[in-house]
Amino acid sequence: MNSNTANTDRKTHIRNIAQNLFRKQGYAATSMRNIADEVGIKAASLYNHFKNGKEEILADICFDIASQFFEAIEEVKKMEVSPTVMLGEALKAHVKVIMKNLDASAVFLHEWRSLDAENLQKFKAQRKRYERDFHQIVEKGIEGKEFKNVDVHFFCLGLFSAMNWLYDWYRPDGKLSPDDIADQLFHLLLDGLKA
Amino acid sequence: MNSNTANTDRKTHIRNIAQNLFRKQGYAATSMRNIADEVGIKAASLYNHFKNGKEEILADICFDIASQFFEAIEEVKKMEVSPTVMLGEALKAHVKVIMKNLDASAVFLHEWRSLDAENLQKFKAQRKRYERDFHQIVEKGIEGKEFKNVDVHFFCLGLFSAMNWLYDWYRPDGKLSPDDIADQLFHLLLDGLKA
DNA sequence: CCTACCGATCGGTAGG
DNA sequence: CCTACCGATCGGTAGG
Repeated sequence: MNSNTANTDRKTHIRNIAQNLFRKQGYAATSMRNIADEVGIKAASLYNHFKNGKEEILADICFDIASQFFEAIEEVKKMEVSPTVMLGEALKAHVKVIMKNLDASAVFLHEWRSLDAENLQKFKAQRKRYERDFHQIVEKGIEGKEFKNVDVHFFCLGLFSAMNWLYDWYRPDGKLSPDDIADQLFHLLLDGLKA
Repeated sequence: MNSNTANTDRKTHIRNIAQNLFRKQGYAATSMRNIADEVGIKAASLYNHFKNGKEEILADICFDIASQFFEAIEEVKKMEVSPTVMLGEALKAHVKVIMKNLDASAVFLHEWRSLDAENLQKFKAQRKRYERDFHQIVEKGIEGKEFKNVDVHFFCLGLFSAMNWLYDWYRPDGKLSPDDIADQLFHLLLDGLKA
């Protein structure tokens, strides 16, 4: 048990280091020796934790963060609130996951193309499912006349774009909390820029 | 003259192929042999056109598209129109440059980190200047009470995010023209989603 | 634009 | 977790 816990911690530690390097340099430009150096071991030793090598580390990062997005949206879907409120909560939940996992999110968003064929297919299917949850919230809002009759696909794409690039700019030591940021984005989205 | 033109065409042809590969696979994951194969020559021959090698191709792509953004925003700044109209035109101009250079734009947006130290500095300075043009338009709109008193930095970041991820979704054979897309985005931004 | 080649580094394995 | 090592491939150069 103790050794299992220790192994899990070690594996997590390696993943944390890997996702930081993947974020800063990109997946392809980061070598196993590069990761091993930061951990303080030899490259060959990484294969004790990730027997399928580099791609397994990437898959670990991507699917771990994907499951966090899933859990967050599931909580939101349970709420018995109007589409407007629900969209705000979904946005908040999404931004929170990103803000709490800045390195992993960046990898998730930019490096998933490097997954191997099998994982890539699985990844795309999961992402589609997640996007569909957002689509449904917006559709309900349009049906109930809370939202304008916008192109749902177009709107959600813009929404994801704006949300997903926040990490590029967000500084954990800034004055705005994740909630503040999600709130600002949400109100701008609802009411627009026009005075 | 003829040989110069031919050389320019050839160089442009190589760059077009390179930016397509960089977009699809990423800069680090694309080899010189990879590019050469697509062109139909040997890797060593690429160095006749880009004597500083792979990074020079990347720099060419990034700075060419940067200058297109500059030219576009300069035209917009010359207009004697309200901040509202000017923001719409700036948005339209930006989206148009992306739509007309889908491959190059993707490289410009995602792969600039791989520029070497000198080019990286130059690139960041240019980008900052471009962003400042957008900031100024929004600031004028706020001063003139056309826009809400939003956080300019925050707003522009969301705006760029939404604009820049369009290429991820835009299909040249789709029913929406670049102008349609820019218009939709602009009206959503001004008036919001709320019915 | 080519052939021929360089040293460096890659992801990964064998075996302990 | 290590040493030792593999074949493959990398960006780039020499010389024509």
